[in-house]
Amino acid sequence: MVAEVNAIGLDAQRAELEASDPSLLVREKKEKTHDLPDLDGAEGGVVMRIAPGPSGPLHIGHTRVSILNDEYVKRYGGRLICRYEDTDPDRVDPDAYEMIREDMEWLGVDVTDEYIQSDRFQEYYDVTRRLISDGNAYVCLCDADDWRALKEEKKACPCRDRPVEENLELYERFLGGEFADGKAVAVVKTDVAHPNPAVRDFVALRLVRTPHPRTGTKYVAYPMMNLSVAVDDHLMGMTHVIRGKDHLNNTHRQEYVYDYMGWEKPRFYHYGLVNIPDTLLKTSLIRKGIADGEYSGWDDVRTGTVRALRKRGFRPEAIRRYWVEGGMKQIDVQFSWDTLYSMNRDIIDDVSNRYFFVRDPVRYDIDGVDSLAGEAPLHLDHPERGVREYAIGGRGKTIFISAEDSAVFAEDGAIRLKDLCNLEYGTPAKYAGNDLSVIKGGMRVVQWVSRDSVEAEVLMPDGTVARGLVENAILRETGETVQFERFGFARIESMGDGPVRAVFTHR
RNA sequence: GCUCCUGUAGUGUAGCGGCCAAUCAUGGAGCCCUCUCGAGGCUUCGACCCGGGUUCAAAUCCCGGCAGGAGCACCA
Repeated sequence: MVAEVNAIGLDAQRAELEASDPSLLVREKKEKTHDLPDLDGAEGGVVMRIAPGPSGPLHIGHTRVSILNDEYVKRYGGRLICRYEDTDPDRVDPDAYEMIREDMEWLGVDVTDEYIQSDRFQEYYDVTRRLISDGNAYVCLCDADDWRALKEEKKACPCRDRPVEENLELYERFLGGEFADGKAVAVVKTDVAHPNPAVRDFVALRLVRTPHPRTGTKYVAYPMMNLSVAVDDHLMGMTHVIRGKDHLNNTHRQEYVYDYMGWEKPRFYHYGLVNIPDTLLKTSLIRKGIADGEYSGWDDVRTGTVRALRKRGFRPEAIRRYWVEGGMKQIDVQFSWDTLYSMNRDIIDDVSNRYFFVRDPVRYDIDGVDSLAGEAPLHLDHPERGVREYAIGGRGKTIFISAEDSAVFAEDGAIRLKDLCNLEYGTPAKYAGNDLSVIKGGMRVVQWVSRDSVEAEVLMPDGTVARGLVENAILRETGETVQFERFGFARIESMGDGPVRAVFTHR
């Protein structure tokens, strides 16, 4: 049958089809929405989680897993757990819990339940005891380097084959603090000869005497993430786990715990790594920069923290759209600031009123006219929002344009002040009418301010400050972001005392 | 070295055996409109890693290369 149809040729096939069912020839409209793929077995609700280590506030990289999980919980219904993984007392910042909470809230991530692992050590101890008594874990007293070297050669260390009774006894002494840090660990057995060296026996509990910011010196035995994550994901009833593919091997290790305990496994998804160019993300470096006085704080615009983005005038919806459209593929990806800028511009362009900001102002007095008047809409697409009105007259007709435009003015011999008038170059400059047709001729049209302007400072993403003047109409502005025409979008930080302070968003 | 994962335009994605001379976004180029270097409109540039195989038909399935990434911590 198929062969017969093929034999008659494409044109004949088309004609034939046209006669029988023309609708088949109409190409279906492609769905252009870039929704996330469906999750298996999610009908009826999901339980998912975000598991940050509280070492500092969230950065742009963390927003992906947060938003992905949040999106799915919103789609299927269920619970979104935020679990603070503070099981390394050397890397816990007591302020981070609250900062992360704030960051999530700003991102619009709706956390329904919150857990802190340092409250849950007893759970990890109980599971480990059970693993040991079932012969699936052991207490190891070997030197860490030796133990690792043996694993490399697919060999078991002497502790691995110790009788269960002895292991249980050692375990109680281990929890009781009888051993020094680094002298003993609890280990989960997998398969010492496993072809993948990353999956062979892994440490479940270690000893740490560094006081924990939340629990002080109450505990000396600290769980490693492969134990605590498996235990918590099970106890918290996780149905789906989404995380970076750097955890692929951790998933394999954790599956041993599930199997030993007879637990049902959640469905695991691993997305590829994100490379975020030209952005400072390392918490330790930012922390150091703050301590050294190099950075103004966790929201310093030179960093990639969520609070820095917020300060710059990004909208959380833009960040969300970025990750949703990016999907969940396992391929590693490059983060594109250009794309995020574009998505953010989509949102703020409409709500941002326009003003003239003149960087590095150069003064010009105007001759040849008694007074000048003009007006410009706050937003070209929204005339209902009103206008900025200009009236220049009286003693001196003075305006300021940016140093950059001033150079062009001198070069070209003429310039147009947008929404006001044309000028011929000179000191003073000479009024040259208000004929708009000069624009067609290619005359540069620039923003300007009068003597009634106020000082302004725009903090740029590289940490420098653009200083200049902004028209005083901005003092009545109530929106969060504005667009300085021909300069870019900015978020208003403060107005009133002193200069208007703004933070550059993007072009 | 071992193990795992992944390979569609510059970037990110859609497609998952015939509708693909491959989608959308972003980006580049150009034009129109607008008194912004913003927005909008239009045009245009640009990709299925390579080689075999299966099949009437492969971006889509299989095998082999190659390339990139991750892990092999008493961090998460």
